[in-house]
Amino acid sequence: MVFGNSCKQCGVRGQALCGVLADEELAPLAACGVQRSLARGETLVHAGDKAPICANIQRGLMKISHINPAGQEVIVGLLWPGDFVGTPFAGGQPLPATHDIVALTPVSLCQFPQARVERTMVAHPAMERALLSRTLAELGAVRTRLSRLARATALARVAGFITETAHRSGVDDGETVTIIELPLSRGEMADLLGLTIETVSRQMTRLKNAGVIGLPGGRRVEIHDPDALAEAAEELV
Amino acid sequence: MVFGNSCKQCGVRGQALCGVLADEELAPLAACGVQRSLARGETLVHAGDKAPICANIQRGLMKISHINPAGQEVIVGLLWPGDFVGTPFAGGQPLPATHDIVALTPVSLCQFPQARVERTMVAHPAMERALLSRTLAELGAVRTRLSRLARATALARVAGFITETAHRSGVDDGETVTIIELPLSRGEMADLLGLTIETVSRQMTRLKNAGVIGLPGGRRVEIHDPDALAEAAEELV
DNA sequence: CGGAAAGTTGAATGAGCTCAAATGGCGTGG
DNA sequence: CCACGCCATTTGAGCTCATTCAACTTTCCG
Repeated sequence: MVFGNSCKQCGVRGQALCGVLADEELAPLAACGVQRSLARGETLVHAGDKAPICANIQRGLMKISHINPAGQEVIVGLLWPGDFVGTPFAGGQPLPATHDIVALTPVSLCQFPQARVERTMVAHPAMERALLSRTLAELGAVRTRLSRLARATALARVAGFITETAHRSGVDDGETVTIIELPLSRGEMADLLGLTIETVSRQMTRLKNAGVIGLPGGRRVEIHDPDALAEAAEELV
Repeated sequence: MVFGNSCKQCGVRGQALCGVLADEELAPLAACGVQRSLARGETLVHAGDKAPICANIQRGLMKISHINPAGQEVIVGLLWPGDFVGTPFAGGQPLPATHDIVALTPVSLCQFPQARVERTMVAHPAMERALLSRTLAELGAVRTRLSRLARATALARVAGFITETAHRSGVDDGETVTIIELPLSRGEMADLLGLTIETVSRQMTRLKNAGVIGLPGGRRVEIHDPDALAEAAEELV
């Protein structure tokens, strides 16, 4: 039932893995789903953890990150509501997790024992297929981010991030002035884009001075000129 | 039979998707497998292609790349013998390919109609599970490369590439002096590592002058000091 | 050999980083 | 309601590392 509810929520975004199954097929899995809440900054998965975790994110935003020997953090991906966490069938054996998964905002999710998820997937190929499909899509997306990180200028990275966030926020392009709320601090943006806080800030100011965006305060961004923003983002992508 | 043969070859490396199935189960798929050879530089998949291609690589090396509007090429991944090309079940509909896939060396592979691969996977969950497992592993690997590209210095990128290539070549660490043959030109290394040809060359020279590696000519590299090489690679990974 | 492609080396430029200080927003406590 | 302190963000100045542009050397093949 917890699972069923979460599914209906996730289903709205058309992303929940469980959305491919009828409610009654989910009963065995739903029975062992645990509803959890995470505070901002709380860690769901530590890199190196042996115990595999599987979960569906319902509300909030999480980061997949890695801390290098020099102590610098790199965010290699974000997880949004509807996204699935975990690696069932990864390598046959339960491999230790390669990355930390941490809540950037208050998060609610529905967590399952990995073994039970695997059993459900064996019984319901449609669910496994949905996970494969999504994983392949994610792979393509990460490769695209890789190519941006390899070559793009600081301005293009920042402009690209704002564009993608606006897209994620499900905003109409037809609006005269779009206002979005960035889900990340400057520091988190820097970790995601492979820049420093100062450089991120400078590029934001640059876009503001050029009249492309407005910064009314907090983490809000007004998009005045979407075309110019997209153009800045594609400079060297 | 073509497929059967290729499987035995790939199976040696323990990577072929078909390796998880008994030979007789493969008969229907094998019947429509086509053996192909690609010359160096030949393209298997163009970005934007609607017709999905599925194939197993038997010999040679391929690159997954993207050319940005400025004409710069970025290599987002390499494909080695035993690797699988293609995105069955991706997004439900046949999505256009997001990247080019091009032969870096002479390549031989075994190609299948995507629809047939999908049908085989529906019939044989073990094969689909193997693809999922491998895709999840690849996702982790790409994320690791992402974090290196985000922060690592030019020296660390080059040293890391040499280390990984030595690993891929299946070389014993116990040897006194290991000699490997880099599969990529300086230009290709630059595209892979997000650097310029000149910078790659300078870092190679630097490692040589430090006594860490030797450059006996061609694309050969002698690894004199694996520990120092690994240390250079992890500086800011 | 000889020509073309690949690789190396040098000098100057510049984008982004580091270090440092100023500004602004916001909750707490008087 | 205001003063204070904390934290995030912005702005400034100098520096570093990788790039750019250019010349030179080596390797590869016909």
